Amino acid sequence: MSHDNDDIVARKLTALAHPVRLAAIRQLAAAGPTGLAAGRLGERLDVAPNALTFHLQKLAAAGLVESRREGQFVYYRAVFDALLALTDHLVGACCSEAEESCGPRCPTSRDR
Amino acid sequence: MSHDNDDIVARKLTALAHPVRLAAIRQLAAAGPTGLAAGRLGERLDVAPNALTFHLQKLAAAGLVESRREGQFVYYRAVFDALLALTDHLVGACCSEAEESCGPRCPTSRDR
DNA sequence: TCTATATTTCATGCAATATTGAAATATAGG
DNA sequence: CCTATATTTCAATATTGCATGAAATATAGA
Repeated sequence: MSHDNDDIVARKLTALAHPVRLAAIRQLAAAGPTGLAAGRLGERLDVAPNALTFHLQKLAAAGLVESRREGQFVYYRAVFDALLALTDHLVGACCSEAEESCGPRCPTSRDR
Repeated sequence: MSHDNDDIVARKLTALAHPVRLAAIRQLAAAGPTGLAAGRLGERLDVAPNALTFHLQKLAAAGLVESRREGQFVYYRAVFDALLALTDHLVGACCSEAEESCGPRCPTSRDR
């Protein structure tokens, strides 16, 4: 809600706003809490290893993914809370100043 | 779900991924279906008119806002369906390949 | 028509981000 | 210790996106 929060959210959106990173996040989201090894992810996305690292670092810097090493492999997983908070923020203030609702799926139309 | 869809969504995220535009969308979302005149929005965001046009055009090109002229004024309004579709897409495939759920708020944890 | 207000367009310089290829580091296993 | 695999780092370049100021267009009203 605060003003700085927009900057934080904008940073997360910036991190997501790239075809490779978006596809990566969705693969990781689908993979669940265990996550996916970087190499496996790179195969699925058809992205070179160094490019993948580049993009994953952006996602990590934004707090959208985390990684752990397991032997030879580095597993990445989505940070679900961060993703959900993001979607909350996007539509959170929906219609708060309006007299009409913005539609049946409006998140604030439920509680009034 | 398709692969191209990621590009479309990435474009929408790119449009949102800027503090001014994010604040703008939230103001418009709060304003509801009627929307807000460009000048009024510019005042609230403390953004110069030409800069505001620049950002609103990005949002419009992504299908996240629409505009209509009313006399001297041009009203912008959020396209709520596009916003909701966006958030759906982000977490839509959550955990689909996983055995464990990603958490209590996981969108797919409800129906299984 | 003249003026004021609202909004958009255009042009330029600057900063941030992406892509690519080569090289470096880390771990596993023989 | 040597090799293979996995991942990251680094450097050069190209691209894209943003901010700023000046000018143009559109509408309303005197």
